[in-house]
Amino acid sequence: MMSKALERREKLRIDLIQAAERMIAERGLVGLKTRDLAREIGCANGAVYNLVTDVDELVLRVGSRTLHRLDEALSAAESAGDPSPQETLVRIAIAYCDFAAENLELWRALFEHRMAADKILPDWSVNDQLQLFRHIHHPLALLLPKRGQEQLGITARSLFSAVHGMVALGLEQRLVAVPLPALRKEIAGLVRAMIDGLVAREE
Amino acid sequence: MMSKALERREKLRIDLIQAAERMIAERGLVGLKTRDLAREIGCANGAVYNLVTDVDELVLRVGSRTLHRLDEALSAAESAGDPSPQETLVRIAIAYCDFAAENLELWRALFEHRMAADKILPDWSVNDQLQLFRHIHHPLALLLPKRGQEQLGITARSLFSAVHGMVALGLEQRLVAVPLPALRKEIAGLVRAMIDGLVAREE
DNA sequence: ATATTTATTGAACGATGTTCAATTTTCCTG
DNA sequence: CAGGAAAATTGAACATCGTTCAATAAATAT
Repeated sequence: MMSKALERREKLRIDLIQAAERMIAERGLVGLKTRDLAREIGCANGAVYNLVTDVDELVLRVGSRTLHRLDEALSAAESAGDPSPQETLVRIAIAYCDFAAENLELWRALFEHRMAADKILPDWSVNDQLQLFRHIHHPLALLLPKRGQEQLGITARSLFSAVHGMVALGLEQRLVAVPLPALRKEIAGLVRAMIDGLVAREE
Repeated sequence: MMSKALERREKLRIDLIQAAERMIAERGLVGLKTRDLAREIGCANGAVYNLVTDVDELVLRVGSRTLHRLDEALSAAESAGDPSPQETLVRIAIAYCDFAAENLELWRALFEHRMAADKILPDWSVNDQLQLFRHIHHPLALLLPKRGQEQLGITARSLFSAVHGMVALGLEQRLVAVPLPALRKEIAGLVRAMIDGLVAREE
C-alpha cells in the first residue's frame, strides 16, 4: 500500500523541515524561500506542497522543534544546581536567555511569525507553547503556597512574560545591544527582585 | 524655485504617511501595499518612491508618529495622580499597556518591522526610541538613590522591558488571550513587586 | 514664448507563494 | 510478469508584491 512512495515522502518531509530549520537559523524567517528549499532537498518547487500544505505549516513545524529544544533546556536548568525555588527560577530565566541568544533566529521566528487571521493554528502547536509555563509553575508554587492554581498560573505567565520581554529587547540589535553577560546579570537581578517582592506581598 | 511643485510634494508626503498609518492600523504591517497607498492618495504607484525612498522609510515614519503618541501617553500618566514614585511607575506601566491595546497594530509594527540587515536606521528613529526609558528613569532614581546614572539606566531599561513582555504576550491572541482588565491588574501587581524587591535589595 | 529643468507616470522586471494539467512513478490485479 | 489504475511529481503559469526607469507631462527660468 504505497509503502515505497510513502517512505520517500516521509523522508522528504523530514528533509524539508530540517532544511527550513537551517534556513531560518541562517537567514531569518524572511529568508525562508520555497524554491531554495526545493533545490536543497532535491525536488520541484511545487513538490513542497505535497509535503506540507503551506509555508505556515512549515514554520509551525520548525517552531515545534524549537519549542521542544527550549523545553529541554529549561528542564535541565530546573533540575541542576541549587534546589531552592528562588535560584531555580533564576536558572530557568538565564537558561531562557541563553537559549534565545544561541538560537536567535529560530527563537525569533516563534514570535515573529503571523498567520493569516482566519487560519486557526493546530492543537499540537498550541499545546507546545503552553508547556513552557509549566517549568515556572512548580517552583513558584513553593514560594507562594497561599495562592490557588488559577492565580498561580497567571503569575507564572506574568513572570515568564517579564523575562521574555527583557530577553526580547535585550537581544534587539536595533537599539543599543546589551552585551550578553550584562543581560544575564540584569535578568538574574530583576528575577530575584520580582520573587522577593511577590513573596513579601504574599504575607 | 519649484515652490508649487514642492508644496504639492510635501502635502502628498503627509497624505502618504497618514494613509500608511491608517492602513497599518486597519490591516497590520503585512497589509501595507504601495499600490493601495498610491490609489488612496491619488497618484501613480511609482510616485510613492518620489515621496519616500522605501517602504522601510515609510514604516519608520509611521513608527515615529506612534512613538511620539506613546510618549505623550506616558507623559500624561507620569504627571497625573499619586506623585509617589511607586504609583507613578505603576501608572506608566498601565498607560503602556492601554496604549498598546488601543493602538494594537501600530504598536506591533514598532517591533515587528525588520529592515534589511545592511541598511542602517536613521538617527531620528533611534532617538525616538531611546526617549521611552526617560519616563521610568526619574521615578526610579527617587526609589534607588544609591545607584549611579549608568546602573539606573540599565535598571530602567529592564523594568520597561519586563512590562513590555507582559503586554506583548498578554495581547497575543494566539495563546489564551488575557482579558485587558486582568492584564492591567497583573501588570500593576508585578510592577509593585519588582519595585518592592528592588528597593529591598538596595538596602 | 520657448527652452530647460524637474516631477510624474505606468509599464515592465524580478521575486515570491501557490496552483494545476501533464507527466512519471508506484502499486495492484489477472 | 504485464498493463492498467491510482497516486505522486513536475515545472510552467498565475497573482501579487516592491522597485525601477524610459517616456511623458508639468513647472520654472530665460
